[in-house]
Amino acid sequence: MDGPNGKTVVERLRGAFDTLTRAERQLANALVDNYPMLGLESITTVAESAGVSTPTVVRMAKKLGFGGFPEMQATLRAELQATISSPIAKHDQWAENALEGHLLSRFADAVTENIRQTLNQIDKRTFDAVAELLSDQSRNVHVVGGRITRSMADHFFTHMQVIRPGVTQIASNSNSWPHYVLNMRPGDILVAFDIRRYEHDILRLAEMARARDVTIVLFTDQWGSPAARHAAHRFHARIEVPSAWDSTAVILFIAEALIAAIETHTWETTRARMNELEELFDRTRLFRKFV
Amino acid sequence: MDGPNGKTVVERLRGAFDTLTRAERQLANALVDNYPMLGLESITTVAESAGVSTPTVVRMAKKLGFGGFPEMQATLRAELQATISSPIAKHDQWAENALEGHLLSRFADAVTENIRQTLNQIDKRTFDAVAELLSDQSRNVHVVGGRITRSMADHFFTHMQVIRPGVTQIASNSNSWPHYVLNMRPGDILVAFDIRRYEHDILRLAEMARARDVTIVLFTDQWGSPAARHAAHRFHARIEVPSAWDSTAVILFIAEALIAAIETHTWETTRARMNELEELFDRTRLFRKFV
DNA sequence: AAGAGCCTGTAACAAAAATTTCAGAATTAA
DNA sequence: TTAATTCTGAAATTTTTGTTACAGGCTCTT
Repeated sequence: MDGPNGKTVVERLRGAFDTLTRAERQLANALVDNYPMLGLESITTVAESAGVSTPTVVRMAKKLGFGGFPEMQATLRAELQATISSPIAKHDQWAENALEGHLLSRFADAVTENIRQTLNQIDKRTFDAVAELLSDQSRNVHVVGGRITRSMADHFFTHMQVIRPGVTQIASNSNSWPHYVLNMRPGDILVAFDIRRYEHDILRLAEMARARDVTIVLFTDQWGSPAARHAAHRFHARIEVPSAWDSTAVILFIAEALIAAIETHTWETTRARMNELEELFDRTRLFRKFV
Repeated sequence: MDGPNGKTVVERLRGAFDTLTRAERQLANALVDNYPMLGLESITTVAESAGVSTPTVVRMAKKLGFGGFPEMQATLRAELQATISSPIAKHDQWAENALEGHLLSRFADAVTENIRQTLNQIDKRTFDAVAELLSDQSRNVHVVGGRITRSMADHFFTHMQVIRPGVTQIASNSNSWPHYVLNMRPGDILVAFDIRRYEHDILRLAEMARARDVTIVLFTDQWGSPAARHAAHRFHARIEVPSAWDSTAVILFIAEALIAAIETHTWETTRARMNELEELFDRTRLFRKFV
């Protein structure tokens, strides 16, 4: 696993990063980004991938304490060998050694595994059906979230609002929810986010919405919110991580993927809206470009 | 994962074994025994390790359907790459669901890869230092986000508010930001979220905060917000996905991991606060338990 | 603005890898 | 045993990779 000085290549790249020059940093970043595979290619390929010249590669290898490029490459192979022979070659093992066992990498493991499991359970047709449903601009969309999931709902709303008209965000104060129900028409869609601990108010809202022939799309956890029984479509995400809290990262992931799908469906309209939005930004100078 | 004929190198070695000559079998066995690492060495090393001549290696590679030794080696690299970098794509092959090529799985791949790359670049010490900083209850914490990242800031705030006292969420309307700056004291912390397109207002806020000796923790993308120069600590997340938008899932992931870390630091206080919160919930019946 | 000092890529060069040629060894068939 | 056939590696050759020298360019002083 270790090179000449008992350090892995990625450790050295990071350790010496400050002493590297512009082109060398560019190279170091490329190597770390595609660690360790890029380093196993020929020096020519490495240089081209990183957008630097081959001498830069040699110079950096020497700066890191290797005799030359082939020596660095041999070290990489040795690391790879060591890792490959360990039971499960999980991707995080490529991360810096020091991270091993660190909360951050355990968290990453959990989230990656959550994504995998969640994906395994999602029905592709549900996803496609929901994307199509939400692309139908004759239906209004109402978005609601609970105490923790409110920010997911907010994120989803922010994007949907750009993509299409007729999207409402339901305020977090549940006292005012009846007012929103008043505006729901048959055929409308209620997108609800509810994970444990499930909120009674969301169940009530779902009941009321359903009574008005509103189609409900629910983002929930693997156990399922009580509102699930009123939902026409459900996404069950895995949310457990090494923390006292659950992780909503996977829910966000599905929501973002859904946004991407809807966007594709409604691309003509969406593009026009996005352009218009850009113009408005420019005109109001609310947001300035950074060049 | 696949070579010219859609088969892995081992599969071909096994499949063609019968048609191989004595020296070639010797070589094939050596390659399989040390699969796949031996194949990544130079042709000379491979030949020596297997106890055959280099021409034998070339001949066998051609017999297996490769153009030459480098082509076989490139195939090996690609296999290895696929094995280590895409647990999900790999999983898809077994899953009945046949999500392959579906937007959802491409999205999942992108996010997983983003997590991996981001993790590769995060310095463990930065993470630990920030966790400790935010655990210091003598410092007030101010949280702010931009147009898109507002919901990340919101999520972070929601959790932090439970964990410790002295946390403020800065409203999204930037007109009122000076009011918030007024309340910032030296030693306070500003947690800012800013991804492209970077917002000028956040840069201004960071300037003002820094002038008051506030420590800035910045969540940004790989390119880095202009506010980065004022930040004491920065987290650079990868945010690119197959969509017109960027994905903030990785940012959320880091934020959640950070929350878990802070929670561990301040566990005594936090547990008390969480219990108290439970009681308040029960008493107000604002949120009911679902059993 | 001039000059020192450092970066960086081009280009020439050296080294090694990969391929091909070919002669002799091993094997097989008669 | 001998001749035909196939296999194999030494050696020559070609191709590619890796290294070095060097000059233009950039930045930072003065």
